[in-house]
Amino acid sequence: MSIDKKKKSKLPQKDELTPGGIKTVNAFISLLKKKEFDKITTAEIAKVSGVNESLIYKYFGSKRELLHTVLFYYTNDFVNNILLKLKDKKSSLDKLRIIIWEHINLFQNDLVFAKILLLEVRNYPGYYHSKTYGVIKKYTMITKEIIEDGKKNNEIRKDLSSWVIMQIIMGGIEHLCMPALLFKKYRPVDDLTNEFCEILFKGIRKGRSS
Amino acid sequence: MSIDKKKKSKLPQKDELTPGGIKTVNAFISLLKKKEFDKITTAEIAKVSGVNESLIYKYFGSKRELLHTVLFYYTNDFVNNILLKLKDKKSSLDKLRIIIWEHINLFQNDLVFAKILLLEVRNYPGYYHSKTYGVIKKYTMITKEIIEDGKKNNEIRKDLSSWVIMQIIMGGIEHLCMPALLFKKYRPVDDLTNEFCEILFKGIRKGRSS
Amino acid sequence: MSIDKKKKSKLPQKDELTPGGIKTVNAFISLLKKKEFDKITTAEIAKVSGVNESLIYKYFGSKRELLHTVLFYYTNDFVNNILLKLKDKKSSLDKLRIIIWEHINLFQNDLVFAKILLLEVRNYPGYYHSKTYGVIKKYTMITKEIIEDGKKNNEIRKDLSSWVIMQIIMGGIEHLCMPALLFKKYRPVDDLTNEFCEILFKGIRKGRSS
Amino acid sequence: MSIDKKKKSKLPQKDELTPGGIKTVNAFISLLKKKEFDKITTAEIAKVSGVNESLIYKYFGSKRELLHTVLFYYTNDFVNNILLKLKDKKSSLDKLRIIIWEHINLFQNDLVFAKILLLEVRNYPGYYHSKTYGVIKKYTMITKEIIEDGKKNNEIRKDLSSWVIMQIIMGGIEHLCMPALLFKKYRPVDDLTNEFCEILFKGIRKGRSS
DNA sequence: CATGAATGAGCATTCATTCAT
DNA sequence: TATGAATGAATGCTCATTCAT
Repeated sequence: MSIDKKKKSKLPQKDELTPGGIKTVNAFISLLKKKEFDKITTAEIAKVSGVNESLIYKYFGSKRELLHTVLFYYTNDFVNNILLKLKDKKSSLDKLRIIIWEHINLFQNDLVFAKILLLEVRNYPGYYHSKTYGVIKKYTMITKEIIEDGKKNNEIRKDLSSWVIMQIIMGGIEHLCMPALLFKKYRPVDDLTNEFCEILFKGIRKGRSS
Repeated sequence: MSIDKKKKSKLPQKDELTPGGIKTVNAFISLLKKKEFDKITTAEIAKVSGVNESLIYKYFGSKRELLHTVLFYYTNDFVNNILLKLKDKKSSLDKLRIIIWEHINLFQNDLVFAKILLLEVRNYPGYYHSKTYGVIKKYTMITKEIIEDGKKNNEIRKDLSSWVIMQIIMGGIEHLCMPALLFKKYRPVDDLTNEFCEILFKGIRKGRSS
Repeated sequence: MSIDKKKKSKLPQKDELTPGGIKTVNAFISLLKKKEFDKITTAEIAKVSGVNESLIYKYFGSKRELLHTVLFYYTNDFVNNILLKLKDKKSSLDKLRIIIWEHINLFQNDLVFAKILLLEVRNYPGYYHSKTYGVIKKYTMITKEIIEDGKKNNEIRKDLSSWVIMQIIMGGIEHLCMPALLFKKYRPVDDLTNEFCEILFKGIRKGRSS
Repeated sequence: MSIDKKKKSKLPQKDELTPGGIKTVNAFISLLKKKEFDKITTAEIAKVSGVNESLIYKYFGSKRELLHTVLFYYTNDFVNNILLKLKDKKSSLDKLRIIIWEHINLFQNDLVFAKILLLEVRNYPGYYHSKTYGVIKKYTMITKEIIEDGKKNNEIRKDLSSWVIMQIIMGGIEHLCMPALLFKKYRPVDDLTNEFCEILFKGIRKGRSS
């Protein structure tokens, strides 16, 4: 899943980035796969991208901003992609299953992104005012709205806090993906999704048995 | 749980470290709580400890060695402490429960240590030849021996691999502690221990029903 | 014989070096005249050259590389200069005399260069893989070929090893120049050349009497 | 030729040095054989000698002073040794031959000493006020007096400057020893001495033929 | 808009030397 | 006298960032 593709198909902001900017971002991502943020030098980015070092500052202001930009594209793309897939689903539980599957899938397949988002970026100064955090926020809000729709549709028990359910979903996914992240032990996305939904839905679904 | 306390109460090597060395170690630990290893400068350690920068090299040889020393004291102390608590226990399953409780307790209470050991140090060059790794190795061996004793005492099924059981214990603990580590969400040590042992012992205990 | 002059007159690579690079090289050479390589600090080079310390690393990679660069320019220039002077000579013995004269002249007039090349650089790690060593190698090969031409032209006895003659020339020159180098006692280049060639040519020239 | 032996047998100042001082000096010399002065650290000297690092300063004041002390013992011993051998010689030319032989012998066999004295120490600040320089001075004076005695005895031409002859001797020896020093190519001391004396004596001896 | 030269603060580490006991 | 802890000035080198054209 390269940035180019994303930018062309989904991001409306695609013309914000010059060709040089795109090259920079891609070089940066490829480096991020090999080493952590702090070990990557701007000289290296310039060399790999073939773009002049100074242009990083013209385009992104700073190395940190470059990181936030990349993170923003990733997250934004992810959320837009989910929004697309949710369209033709009616059931709230089906929608939640989509979200869970996509989220797990992203984390398992895009380790770099997951590692930065889960382990690194939260300690960075300015993260909670970044655009990325805004997208994440939007994503959790969408999830919460789906849960609330589920309540209205009588798919989900009304006595549970939507926010708590949402947090369980987000936290649960993160923990399910940790082994892959830390120990590089992957499990099939379908399996993880099924197991997680089994517990989640049995526990929260409003039905005859409960 | 500061190094001083440890050194005074449990470590026989306490006189290996001069007052300056102790100050250095403590300053280093306090810095480790605020930022990661690579972000800590020797100048900073010197400033916080009040000890001359050069002494880090007299005492520890290098910044990295300082880290390994701290890690060694922590782990060594931890293992000795466990050994002590195991003494008056006869049952192998009781011993395993002690190990699990102490391990979870350490990780939940000593975040710095856990973070370094679980997330950082494994990538450091030289870790697998460090004294710390030696202590960890010893610890896992002790655990394995307890499992093997359990087999002889008819407490544990003989058809299971001791090594696999040991790995499940170590890996399970790590994952149980991840939420605390990553999201600072603690759960009572007793609860975590009970839940883990419930699964582990029901699964591995030799009994009439199986 | 400053680097600037060389670069302007003889080296085709003159545009390889930026103005800052030239300043650095010249400052380095002037320092080399006062103290040995290891005693010269990069800070000092920066101060004397008026160029930022970091640029040494941009230009030359390391302090040692700077040395090798200077050495390379010197040697390369020297060899090119000799090649030029050899052109209009037909006799092999005349050519050898040119080489000997130029070599002695360089060493007597460019003490820094001679000192480094004869006393210091041979102990430096990496010298035998440096470009400078390559140039020196080329220079000795040219000398050997002249000797071999001399054999074909019946100027030089065919029963002598060209390689041995070449070594005698190189070694002899070095020793003739030692007094200037070590005790700053110069003798006229013409005198030294005549004395050396007298011995060398009487010994190796093929004639009626032998 | 170890310092101990020297000190015990010849140096009247032997009680100036404590056992620790002797150990220090010997360690220093052994290190000097492996690397140059500036590359030797006081810590290293302490380690090799088994003597506390601080004591170097108690004994010698500084690292440089230690060097000068060693040099002093070497030179002093050398001169005393020559004085001894000169006693039973009557002829001035025989005496000069002794001096030349011993001097060449020392340089060829004690490369460390020669290298320091010929290539290094002369650049050191304070050398020309050191005790070593005093001994060297004394040595050259003795040589000059022998030459002057030779004139009185009609062994040496009276029309030559004693000082110039002495300089030729000293300079000649140095250059004869250079190949050994720089290129580790030794020639027998007897050969070198004979060749040198042949030239020197044939040139300066007053005889019938001249 | 693009470039590459320039900047300066910083970093881990070394080492001769001095201090305190 | 002997010891080992302490000192502080340096040293080569790195890197994000800015300047000038």
